[in-house]
Amino acid sequence: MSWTDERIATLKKMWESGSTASQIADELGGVSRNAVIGKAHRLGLKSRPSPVKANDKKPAKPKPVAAKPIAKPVAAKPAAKPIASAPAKPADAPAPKADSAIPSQPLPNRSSDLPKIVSVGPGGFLRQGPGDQQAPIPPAPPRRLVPAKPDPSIADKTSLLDLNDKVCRWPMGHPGEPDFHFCGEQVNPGFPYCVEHCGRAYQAQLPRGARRPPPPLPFGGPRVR
DNA sequence: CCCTGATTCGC
DNA sequence: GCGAATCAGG
Repeated sequence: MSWTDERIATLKKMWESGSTASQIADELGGVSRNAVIGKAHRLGLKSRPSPVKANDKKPAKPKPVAAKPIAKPVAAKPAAKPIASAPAKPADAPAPKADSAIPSQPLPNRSSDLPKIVSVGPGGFLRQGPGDQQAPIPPAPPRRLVPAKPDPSIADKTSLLDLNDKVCRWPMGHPGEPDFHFCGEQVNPGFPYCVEHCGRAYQAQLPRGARRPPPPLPFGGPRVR
């Protein structure tokens, strides 16, 4: 398999969307996970949350891999997540009420008393706990933000080529399929997604033992064939 | 063991 | 440029 333009584009978008190299390789087909990673690095995109790179020590630690007298200048570029250090924006974000409990929670929904983690993101989206991703999302059809599309099959969808800084990049469907597109809503300023999908992407974390449902991955998770 | 991404190096 | 082999952390 060769790296055609479309395959490279798919690789880029999936890589930036947070898919693992294995998922990308499986989606593209004909390439290995290593091929995807190698290509991604050659393309310049790199250093997403990786398990092996979390180390960030101030003192230089030489790597004793073997007898390798190769000078290796490490260009460490820590990528700061916007969610971690985002300043609170007191403009119109709903501030937590100080009078009593959370207003919209009087339901004895579950027999247990699991603490429902609800927090407000910088753009005003509600961070959701793993238990309630699906509930408050009404079917919002993707809005077309581009004037015209040559291909009628995706005439009113946001395709790879339509992505820009203003539209939500949340993927809909599987890459490579004819109807694969992106959300295309107006983005929550400062985020790659719209407010709605920010709520999906930036979820409040429950304690390790208390999370039950599988996380809502983009692309609907690994494809079942 | 499994997974992950990073890096190296022969091709 | 490509990607298998390898490294290294979770």
